[in-house]
Formats: sequence, C-alpha cells, structure tokens
Amino acid sequence: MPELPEVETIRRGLALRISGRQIVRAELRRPDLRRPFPPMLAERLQGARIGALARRGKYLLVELGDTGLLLLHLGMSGRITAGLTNTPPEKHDHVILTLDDGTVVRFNDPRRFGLIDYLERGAAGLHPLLAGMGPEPLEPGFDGAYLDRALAGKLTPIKAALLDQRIVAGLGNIYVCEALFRAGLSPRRLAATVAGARAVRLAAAIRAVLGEAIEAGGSSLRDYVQANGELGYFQHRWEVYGKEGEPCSACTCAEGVRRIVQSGRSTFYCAKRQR
DNA sequence: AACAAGACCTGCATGC
DNA sequence: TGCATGCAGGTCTTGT
Repeated sequence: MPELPEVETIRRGLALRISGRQIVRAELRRPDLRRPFPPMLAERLQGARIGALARRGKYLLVELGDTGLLLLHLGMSGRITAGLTNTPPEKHDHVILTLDDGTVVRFNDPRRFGLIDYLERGAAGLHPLLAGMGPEPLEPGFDGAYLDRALAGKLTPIKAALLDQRIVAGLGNIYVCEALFRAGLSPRRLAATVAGARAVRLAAAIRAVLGEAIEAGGSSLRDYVQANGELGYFQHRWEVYGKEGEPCSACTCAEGVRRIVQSGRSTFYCAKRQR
C-alpha cells in the first residue's frame, strides 16, 4: 500500500495532468472494490470538471464539479496512472476515465483493497472515513508534545500505535519501521513509555523520513508507480525495512536486522540500536 | 474498552 | 512442470 509519501507523490503528479480537465467518459469495469461503488458514480463522473486534488492521510480527495468530492484509497496494491496513450485496458484496470484533452486515467488494483466514495464537499470533515483521523504529520501541530499526549496510557507496542490512523495519519508498515529506527526506539516498547524527549525524537524522525521519501518520489514496490508511470526510488534508502539479517546502516552487530511479527505484520528493527 | 487475530483479494517467490 | 505455502504497502470486523 501506498503510504503517505506515495499518495502525496501521486497527488502531485496527477494534479498536473487532470486538474481543470473535464471527464468526457467514465467506465466502471466492476461494481466494487473493498466496498460497492457509491450510487450514481458513473453519472457523477461523466461530464464533471475536475478541480483541485488534496490528500488526507492515505486518502486522495478530488474535487468534482462545483460541490462534489471523490474520495480514493489505494489499499495495498492500488495504482492511478494518467497519460495520453490509449492502450487497451489491462487486467485489474477497474475504473477508466477519458478527459477532454485525451488523457486516460486508470485506477488499477489487483487486490481490490482500495476504495472509492463520493461526497458533498462541505461534508468532508464529517465523512466516517475521515472523521477521527489523527493529525497530518507534516503539518504544524504534529510534534513531540502532541505524540506524548496521544500515546499516554496506551499499553500497545509503539509499532501498533503508529499504524493507528487515529493517532497520526498516513503512516504504514514501511515508514513506521524506518521512523522507529531513526528515533532509536524499539518497536516493542509500550507506546505509553514514548514520552518527553523520546516523543520529541520520534516526531522529528517521522517528519524527516516522510519528507525525504516525498522528495525521492516515494518507494516503488512491485506495484506502485507515480502518476506518470515513473518509479520512486526511496526504497533504496530503507535502513531496516525488508533487510532481515543484513547489518543495519548504523552498526555491524552479528545478528543484523531482526524481523518479528506484531499484530500480524512484519516489523524490522535493530535490537542493538533501538531500545 | 483495548487489543490481537481473522478476513478480505491477487500475485509472486520459494521449495518440493 | 505443477502444486503448496507463505508473504506483500491496509483497514474493517470479530472475538477475547
């Protein structure tokens, strides 16, 4: 799944190609992804003018006409591409839009964990999927003091707490592992013990790793590409994620990076550097 | 109430 | 070659 940096990279690339354009044709090639498409989706898309593109956590928000808002989530394997080449649909191209300048936009998602919803723009803050979401980690207000407060009393491991979108929006498995490594904090540490100076370090690490990843165009895995089809390259700068057994970037201890499973998901960390 | 586990899907790498 | 297994960027629901 694209995490915050990948969604932000897609937002920026996509905005250049689709903002201000009109949708002349909307093809829904199946009725649902993770949940059914909202009623009248094809009709709402057809003929609509595309406005600004925003992001909230891992959600992409696309202004549609004067009052509409399209809500998109890419799940684990979702991709959105936009280009002028009108090749035949590929497997898992679930939604295909044609714009007034010939641009073809495709939502491709093999695993179908993605989501598309439609809402009235004024109601965005009240939407069940957006209400209750934690702060944007790259905006003012997300700092050590906030994290300290948000984690107080939480008896779950810090790894799990950071994946909780109600605490902070946009982090996923990769960037949580990388941020905890940078902050020198064990993923197994109870969230409540990340307070004071530790919370300050962690907030700074989260902001740094996300910022650098956006600059690098995100991390390209098997099925993530930017809106223009190019690959991001932050995956080359991972220090622990996917590196089981290898020495971490900061030490050469014999054991190397360790892989454990926390709430069903792989966690990578260096037991020597992270406490 | 808080937390962990299971479910939802397809594709790919690995090992026999 | 085929088949079984385990793993993958997320989140929603179920069960303890």
